[in-house]
Amino acid sequence: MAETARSRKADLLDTLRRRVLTLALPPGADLDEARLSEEFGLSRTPLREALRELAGEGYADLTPNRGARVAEMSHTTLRDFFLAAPMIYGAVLRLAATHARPAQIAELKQAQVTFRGALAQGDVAARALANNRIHAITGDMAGNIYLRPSLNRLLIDHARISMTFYEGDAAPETVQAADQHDAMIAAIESRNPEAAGQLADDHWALSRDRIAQFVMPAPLQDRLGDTLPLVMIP
Amino acid sequence: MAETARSRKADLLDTLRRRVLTLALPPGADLDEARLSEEFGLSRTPLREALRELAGEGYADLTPNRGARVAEMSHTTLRDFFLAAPMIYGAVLRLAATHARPAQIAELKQAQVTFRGALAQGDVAARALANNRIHAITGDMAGNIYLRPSLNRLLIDHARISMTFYEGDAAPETVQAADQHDAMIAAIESRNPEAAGQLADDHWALSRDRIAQFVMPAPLQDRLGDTLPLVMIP
DNA sequence: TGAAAATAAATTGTACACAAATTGTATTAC
DNA sequence: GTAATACAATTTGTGTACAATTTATTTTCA
Repeated sequence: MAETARSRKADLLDTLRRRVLTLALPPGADLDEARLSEEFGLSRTPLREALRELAGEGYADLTPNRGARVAEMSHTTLRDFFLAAPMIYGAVLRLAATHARPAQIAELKQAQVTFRGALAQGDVAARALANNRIHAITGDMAGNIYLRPSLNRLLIDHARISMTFYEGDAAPETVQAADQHDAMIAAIESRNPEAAGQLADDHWALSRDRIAQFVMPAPLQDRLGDTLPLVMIP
Repeated sequence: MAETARSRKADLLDTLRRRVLTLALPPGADLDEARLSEEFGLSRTPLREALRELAGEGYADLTPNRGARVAEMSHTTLRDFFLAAPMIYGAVLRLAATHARPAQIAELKQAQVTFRGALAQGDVAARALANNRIHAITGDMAGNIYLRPSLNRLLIDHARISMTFYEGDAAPETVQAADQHDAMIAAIESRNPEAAGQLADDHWALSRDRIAQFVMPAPLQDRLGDTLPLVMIP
C-alpha cells in the first residue's frame, strides 16, 4: 500500500477533524504549519490547502499573517448552541423521516450499534465520534443543502460540548440519549416526521437541562472542603 | 498604491464572489487555475488557496484531480431553498430585532438606500448585490454563529435565483420587496422580534409565489407561434 | 532602570519547477 | 468502420526556494 502524498493529505484532514472533535486539539490551539507538515510528511503547500478546507468546514479559524487556530468557543457558545440546535435539528429530523432511503437507515443502525458499544466501554471520545456520525447521517437523509452547513457546525460543537461536560461518566441521561436515538431511528423508519421532530426537541431539552446543571450548580451551602464534589467549568 | 500580491488575492475573492452572485459565472462554470492566475496576476499557489476558501463559503465545488466549478443549482434547489429560507431567515430576523446595535442599524439603512438606488436605475446585478448585503447585515445583527453558515448559502442562491427569475423587470413585486425591507428595518429598530419574524415569512411568501408563476406558467392554450410570449426557464 | 528603536529569529505568503493524474488524439487491430 | 490501445497534451497536485510580515530579542538613549 503505497503511502502517497494524496493519502497523507486525506489522513491529515481526518486526523485533525477527529482531534478537534475530541478536544485532543482544544479550542484556540495553534495549528502550526511547520509542525504539522513534519508530522504528516507533507510540504507546506498541500498542508495550507488542507487548513483552508478545515476552516471552511468550521473546524479552524484563519487570521491573515497569523496562521490557523482551532475554532474558538466563547461564553456565548452554549446559549447560541441551544438556541439554534432544536430548530435546525428538528427540521433535519422531520426531513429525514420524509426522505430517508433504506441504505441510509441501515447505515444509521450500524452507527447506533457503534454508539452503544462506545457507551458500554466508557470510551468518551469514541462515543462523541459515533454520536457525531449518527447525526451526520440524518443530515444526509434530510438532503437539504441549505441546512447542512449549519448542522455541521452544530455537530462540531456538540461533540466538543459533550467532551467537556459529559466527561467520563455513564450517567442515566447518557443511556437515555441512546434510547432516544433508537426512538429517532424508529420514527425515521416508519416515516413519521412529526414524531421525529418531537424527539429532536426532547433530545435537546435533555441535553440542555443536563448541561445547565453543570453550568449553574446549586450554590455551595457548606464551607469549601466539606463533602460536595467541585465541578470545574473550563 | 502598491498593488501587492495580497491585495490581488483579496480582489480575486471579491470579484469571483460577485461574478457568482450575478451569474457572470453561471452554476457549473469551470474555474480554470491557469486562466484565473493569469487574469489576476497571481501564481497558482495562492489562487488554489483562494478557491478552497470560496468552496468553504459555498460559492464553488471542488472535485479531486478535476478542479473547481461554480456551485451547481439543481432542479431541487428551489424546493430546498423555499423550505429552508423562511425558517432560517425568520430566526435570523427575530434575533436581529433582539440584538441589533445602533451602528449596525445605520449600516442597514445605508444598504437599503443603495438597494433602492439600484432599483430605480434598473440595474439587476447591483440590486441583487445590495439585497445580498442587506440580508448579510441582518445575519451580523443576529450574531448566532450556528445560523450564519446556512444563511450565507441561502444568500448566495437567493441572489442567483433573483438574477434568473427577476431578470430586467421592475415589477410591482420588486417594489413591494423594497417596502418589506423598510418594514423589517423598522421592526428591528423598534426591537420587535415578533413583527420581524412575521415580515420574514411574508417576504419569502411573496418571493415564492412570484417564482412559482415562472416555474409553473399557465399552459399554452393556442398553437405555438401565435401571440403569447414564451418565457425561457434556464 | 525603563522606554523606544534597531536588529534578529520565526512564521506566513508567494513564485516557480517538477510529478501525477486526467483528458484528448492518433494509431492499430479486428 | 468500430473498438481498444498507446501516446501526447492538458490540467491538477506537491516540493522547494525565496519574499514579506510578524514576533522576539537586543541595543541604545534618556
